[in-house]
Amino acid sequence: MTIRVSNTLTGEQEAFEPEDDSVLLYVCGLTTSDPAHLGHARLWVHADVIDRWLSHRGYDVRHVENVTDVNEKIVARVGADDLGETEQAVAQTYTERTIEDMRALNLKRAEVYPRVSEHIPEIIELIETLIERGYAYESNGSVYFDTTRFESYGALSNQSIEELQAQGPEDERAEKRHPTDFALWKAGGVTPEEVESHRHEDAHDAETAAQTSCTWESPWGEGRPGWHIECSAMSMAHLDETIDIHMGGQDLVFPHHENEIAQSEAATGEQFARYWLHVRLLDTGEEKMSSSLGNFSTVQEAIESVGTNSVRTFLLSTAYNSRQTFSDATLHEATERWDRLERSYNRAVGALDSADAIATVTDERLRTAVADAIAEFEAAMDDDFNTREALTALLDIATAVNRHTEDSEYDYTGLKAAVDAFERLGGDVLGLAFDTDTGGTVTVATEAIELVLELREEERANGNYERADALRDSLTEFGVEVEDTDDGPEYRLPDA
RNA sequence: GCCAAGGUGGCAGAGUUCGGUUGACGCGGUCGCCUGCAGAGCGACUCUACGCCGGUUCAAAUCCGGCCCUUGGCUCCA
Repeated sequence: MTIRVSNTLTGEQEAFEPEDDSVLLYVCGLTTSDPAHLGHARLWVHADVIDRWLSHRGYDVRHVENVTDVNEKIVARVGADDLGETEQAVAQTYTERTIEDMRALNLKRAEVYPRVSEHIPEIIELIETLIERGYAYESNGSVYFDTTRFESYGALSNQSIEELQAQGPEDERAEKRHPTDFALWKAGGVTPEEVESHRHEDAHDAETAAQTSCTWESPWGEGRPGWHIECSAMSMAHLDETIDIHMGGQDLVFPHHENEIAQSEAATGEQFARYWLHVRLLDTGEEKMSSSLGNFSTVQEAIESVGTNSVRTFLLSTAYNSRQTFSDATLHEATERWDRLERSYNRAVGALDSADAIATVTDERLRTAVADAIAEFEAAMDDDFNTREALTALLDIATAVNRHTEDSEYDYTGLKAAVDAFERLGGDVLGLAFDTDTGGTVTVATEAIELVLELREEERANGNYERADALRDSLTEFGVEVEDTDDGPEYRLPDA
């Protein structure tokens, strides 16, 4: 049961071998400057499933996911769209929305979601250590990391420092010794205008010029932390100097993670993270994924549209280390996959609870199919968390169950195994909620639906099919799927 | 320019690490069974797929060489 993972550090897939049964996992979660879109959700959900699988395999996972609430991107939003007049206010708004999104995605809660604004002392302390050890220098009230002092700089992203020296923004070069040096601490604050002019020429016309970003006192004067130091500080503060897995989006490999490694290892002399897993990006084919695209770009919209389970199924339909395409067609496919799974699950549960489930009936085809599928699921997850294959295994169970229930007598043991597999692997590991019948409002709705169905049955019995169809159509409009079976009508509630 | 990842059937997307089970699974489409109808489900079909050209081999999507193309990063970005 060796688990294999793709390690960006080595560029190869290798056996995952933590030092003991505990796994320290750090995920570069989100900068709270915009509503989270499906790309963010992709990282979260894959990190969530990796956490769940490692736990399933017996590891004690300590999962930390950061919330970057101090950042120029946030400052850029100050004064826009009534988000607030300060960096904290904007960050607060989006931190709350982010947490809501995470809850809605049915993510297992991380051990802690540390925020940058709460870790300024740790950050300052880390910078002081770097200065003491000669890896950082002060310049004009700012502090920079001297990349030429860190020998393996560029190792993660496979870039030579010589190549990199030629690049970098001109305006920052003046204060730095080398173009590749990066800020650990930046003197003073920044205004939205400064950020915007740095990013776009014709950005929003904020009139709040007086508003500035957050600043803190430091040994180098008033200022704010640089772009990468927070992850090093928080990873060490909440986990350890060396952790097992550091995750993030592929776009963070350089410079973010490269810089994290440099500053962390320079400060501690220890390896920062053993395995670097990067979730590849979500693209939309031709168009770029952006909030201006509309439709399902935000997590909230996607969930409102097709439900949590379909969104998760979609995100897990492509392995984390492969690029994924988002489109109406691919999302539709995912909803169909989820629907098939859920229908089959309900079918299995219904059969199991019926009088036709008989202890002495044996369907070898069902039993071996379920056993094979479980083995396939486990092998797929062990093989670099191949969620696509894992989902396939679940769908194989669905097919086996559907075939089996074509008969009139059911193999109790076989169906029980199938239901358990759905709940244990699909539910606990992939985080798909098969059981949606919870809550008082659902109960009331259920009764109302059943009443309508009773009426429809009466109409059908009397041959009033037009009337019966109208009743069914009205339920369909509310998202209630009606399905006539030999045992009478059944229905499925909308997923949300 | 530098770095990285890819090019598989109408779409999407596994398989490539350790060459030789199923053209995975699903979506879409067609037909049949079932059914008052629809849906779901089952069955069958739809496709002699692996960017191009060579090479190694009994055998290559999978290994080697060359070429073409796409995308991403190199500036904040999951």
